[in-house]
Amino acid sequence: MSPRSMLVTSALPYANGQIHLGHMLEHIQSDIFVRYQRAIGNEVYYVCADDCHGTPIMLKANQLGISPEELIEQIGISHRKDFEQFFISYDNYYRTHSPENQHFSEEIYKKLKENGYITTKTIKQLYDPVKNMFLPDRFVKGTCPRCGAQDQYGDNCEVCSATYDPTELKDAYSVVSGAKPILKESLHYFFDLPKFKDFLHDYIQNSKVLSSEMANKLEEWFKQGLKDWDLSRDAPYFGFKIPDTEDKYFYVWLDAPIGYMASFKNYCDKTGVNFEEFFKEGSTKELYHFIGKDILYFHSLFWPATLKGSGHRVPTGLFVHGYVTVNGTKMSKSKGTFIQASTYLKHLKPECLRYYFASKMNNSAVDLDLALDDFVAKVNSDIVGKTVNLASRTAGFITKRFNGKLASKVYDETLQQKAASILDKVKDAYENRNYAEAIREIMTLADEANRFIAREAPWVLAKDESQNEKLHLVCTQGLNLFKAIITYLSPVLPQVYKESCEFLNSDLKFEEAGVPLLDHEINKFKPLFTRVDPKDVEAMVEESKQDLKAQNAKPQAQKKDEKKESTEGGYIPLDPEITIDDFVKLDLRVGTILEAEEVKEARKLLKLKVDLGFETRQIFAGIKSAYEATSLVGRKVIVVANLKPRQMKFGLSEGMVMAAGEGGQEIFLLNVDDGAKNGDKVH
RNA sequence: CGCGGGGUGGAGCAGCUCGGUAGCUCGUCGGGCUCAUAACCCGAAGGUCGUAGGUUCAAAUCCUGCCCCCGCAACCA
Repeated sequence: MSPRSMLVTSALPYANGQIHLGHMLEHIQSDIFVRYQRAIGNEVYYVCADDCHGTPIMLKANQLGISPEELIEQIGISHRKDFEQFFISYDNYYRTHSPENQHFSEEIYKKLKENGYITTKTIKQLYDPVKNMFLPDRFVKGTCPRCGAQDQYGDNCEVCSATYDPTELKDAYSVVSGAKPILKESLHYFFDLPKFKDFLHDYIQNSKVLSSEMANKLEEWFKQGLKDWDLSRDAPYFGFKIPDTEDKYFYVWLDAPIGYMASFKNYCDKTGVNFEEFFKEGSTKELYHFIGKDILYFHSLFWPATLKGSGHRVPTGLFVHGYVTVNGTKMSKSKGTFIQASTYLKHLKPECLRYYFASKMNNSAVDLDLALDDFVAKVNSDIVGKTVNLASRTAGFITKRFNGKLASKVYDETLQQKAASILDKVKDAYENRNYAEAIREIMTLADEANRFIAREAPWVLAKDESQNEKLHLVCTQGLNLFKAIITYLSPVLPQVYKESCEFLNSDLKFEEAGVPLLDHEINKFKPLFTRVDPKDVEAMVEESKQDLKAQNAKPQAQKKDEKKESTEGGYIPLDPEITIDDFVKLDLRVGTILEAEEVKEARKLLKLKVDLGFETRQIFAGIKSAYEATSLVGRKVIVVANLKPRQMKFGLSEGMVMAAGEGGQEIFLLNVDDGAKNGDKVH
């Protein structure tokens, strides 16, 4: 079979934050695939880029008082450094804010327009009259029209899970300025996705493109019907201007995947690789995108449709992975498990994470749990105990007794054949991105190798001069089994592999992993890998918690310098000013919680009975995540007593218990000092 | 009934497509070895495979109901 030729990408990290372990899962997954393909002699190009456009980046730069270009430059440097230190072997790491990307975005847009796939429509959208900008859904907050929960985002309510249009929000305010948004009309450009329905449906049913699991998920979207895709945004926006318009920009999700092309083009121009061969319609080159399940929609519908509609090839495969959880739950800043790549690297070696992820990774999109205790145990046992130790326990004899020279044959031919025979299984596993299976195969071999050493006991042979030859053969085999294992693991552990090549004085070839080195001189063994100390993991978690503290502290520090800015990071802007007349409308009373129980079917609610002195109220409070029901009984609280009773799914709620904080764990009930009686009015 | 994914010894996972002895790593207990980075080797304990039914000679595996956890819902766009 002649070598294959392929272009592989990892999803483009967004340039408004640091790389964390969730990103690393994907980049490690693709890097292992790429290194494997290179190792078996295929032609592979591996590119990535920072995704630089959009409102969040514009606002963040604004907040920091720098230009978006400066922001993405800074972030780009740190992203590259993180990936490089994890041995992610891009051929090119670029950015979407580039001339190449602008060129392709405009070209593709023009083709789509020529081919009749672009329509225009005037839409009404919320507009911030202070900042003079249109507001994306997530930059509008207000009161949920269905359940009355406050401070909900413009697209859905986190309390009652209703979805709605941001214009339906009550008491809406702009997250950017705090101002009340107004409705304003604007002309938008749409991509006619429904025209691609049949094409896309056939496309995603092809089992090479998507797993059946993901194809199923997509069927949902087909059932709901494909909708026109709004690909324009109004100024101010950080992005590329749409040709022949004054103040319209491409939505970041149009130019982001085109960034794959742009990064590759940038590489081709530097190296002379033929770009056209890869992207022309009907190209036989393979094109693979590694993505998270969150961006499946964009990559399986919009991206193939824009490629198709503009006369390009479509991707050969979309490899979808799940999320990283830590110790069984979502990464959490307060638990210290929202771990940035750079924080990890301060405490632990990159290959530990590469190995651990690989050992649990298969080709399905299920979430992958980083169980920290398991992480330590697995890395120490597999890499150090079983693999590196194999070399460590035999190399000494070869060096001391045989001048560093391996024998001319191995002791147990059958076992050596075993080492060679797993090649096909390992290759299949890597090819199908079932790295966990590859690791299992390889570790089975490592177990056998260690049993072999125990059985033949070179340390006993070493004491008997007449057994000298056998000692030579046994140790030669021990080292050759190590050679096989480390070569099979080379896509996962590139650095240990590289050092092993130096140690064994040979350029180890993947497909010859099981072929022994014979009559061959090796170098003196030095430790290739050291054990993980659980204390390092603890320190990493601790520092991740500190990162959080640092981040929380920052806005306050900044406040002194930039008092004028009303949108200080993280703080909800002040609501519009009110008069005393507005305030006295609130009737706040002191009450005591008589009973409290969890509402089982609700995610956030506790059902409370509160004594207000003159009467007892039933109140549903969204504080389940922060308080144990039983701990509340007897506690004094402040109640909004004249709030219109609300019929909820679980019963009538006759008031509101006041609390501070952002929600989730961060909810703090208001206290009243001793002496206040039930029913006392709060002034 | 919103849609998906999952529940297998103490922990993390495989096995399920195509029913036929429940497997791997770590941990625990006992023993061995001393070449090796407290490593490695041998042995043992520990599971009615979430639960209740059904199909079958036979169910972790196929079918149905129920319970629980997770994701979509961000610390993404």
